[in-house]
Amino acid sequence: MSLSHALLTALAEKSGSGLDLARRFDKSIGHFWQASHQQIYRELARLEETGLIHAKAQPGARGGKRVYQLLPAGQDELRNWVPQADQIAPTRDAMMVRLRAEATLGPTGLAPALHRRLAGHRTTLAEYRAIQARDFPKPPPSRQQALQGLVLEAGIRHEEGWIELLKDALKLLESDP
Amino acid sequence: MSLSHALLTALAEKSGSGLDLARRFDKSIGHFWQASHQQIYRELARLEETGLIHAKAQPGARGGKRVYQLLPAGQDELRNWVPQADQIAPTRDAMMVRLRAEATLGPTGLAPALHRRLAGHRTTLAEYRAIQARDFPKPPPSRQQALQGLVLEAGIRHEEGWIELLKDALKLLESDP
DNA sequence: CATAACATGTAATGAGTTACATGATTAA
DNA sequence: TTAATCATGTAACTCATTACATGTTATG
Repeated sequence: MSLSHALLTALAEKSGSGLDLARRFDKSIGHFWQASHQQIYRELARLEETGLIHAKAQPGARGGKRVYQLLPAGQDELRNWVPQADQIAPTRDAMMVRLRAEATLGPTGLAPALHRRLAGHRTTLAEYRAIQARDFPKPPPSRQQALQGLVLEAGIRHEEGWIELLKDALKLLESDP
Repeated sequence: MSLSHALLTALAEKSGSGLDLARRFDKSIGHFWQASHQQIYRELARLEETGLIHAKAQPGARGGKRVYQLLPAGQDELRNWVPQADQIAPTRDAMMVRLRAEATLGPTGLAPALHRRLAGHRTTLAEYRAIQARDFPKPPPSRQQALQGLVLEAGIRHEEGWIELLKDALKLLESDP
């Protein structure tokens, strides 16, 4: 399980409350590791129990806000975890199943779903490109920026790949309905 | 949940026993929808209860072999499901988290893990290309072949994308250790 | 003081993983 | 007849999702 390590990574970048982290997961980190706020709160509680992170209650802040920060033990744990190998996570996408079902069942009216999906990937791609233009000048000023830029670049290529695939699929379906 | 529909799709392509399906999931379908044999048996039992598939016990066959086939109700269900939209499944890959952790923590010895992973993607890519060369002549002889070939093509591009990313990451890490 | 937004959680359920259990058939 | 392989399953556990519950603070 790596939600814990995704959280440690996020806290290594910047301290924050559970909701802060949930929001950051929605934006940057969540593009490759998603988590609901319920998961995040549960995992933060666990990490604090284990002594890897620590929460300071903020007296001035809203709600019962608890701002977590990474402890040295947490950084050690993260440092240990990073170079470990995990098995390759296979893609798992229902659209592939749908395409394959369409292939054997014959026309099933899949095209509109492909169009919606295409629009979604185009939106995400535009977001990524905006982030890239705003936050990642090239050449990158630092090793850190270069690596973070690379991760973003991977996201961009992923979206581009999907867009190409969907366009090809639509061409096929619409030429021969 | 789409395991059930992945199974219906597999049975639409060809009838088979639980173990047959588990093996086909390991090869073709499993490249984009994985399932263990335990999941598959459980789900097949459920689908039979619902009346979407039917098992014939094979008297001549090994063990208590039960060969499942798609029933008309199952085909209807599948036909209904195909054109439905699902939200885009975001990527979820620990390597992205590792890269990002490496970015903020500084050198952590990630390179060997990247090399191993690169080798894995190269192997998978070679498999896909072999399947493509063997089973997918071009131009494709039928609409069905064209669509199935497209799904395979998506897998190929996905592997190629990872290979490029990993090579770039290694270049970065090794130039500036 | 009402309400919107902030902030943290619980409970129930479902999906997925790991480890183990059981029996049938074939080939040595 | 014993070992390997084929074949189907159970049990226990972890992880993820969905829906709901609760309390706080700033703003009009």
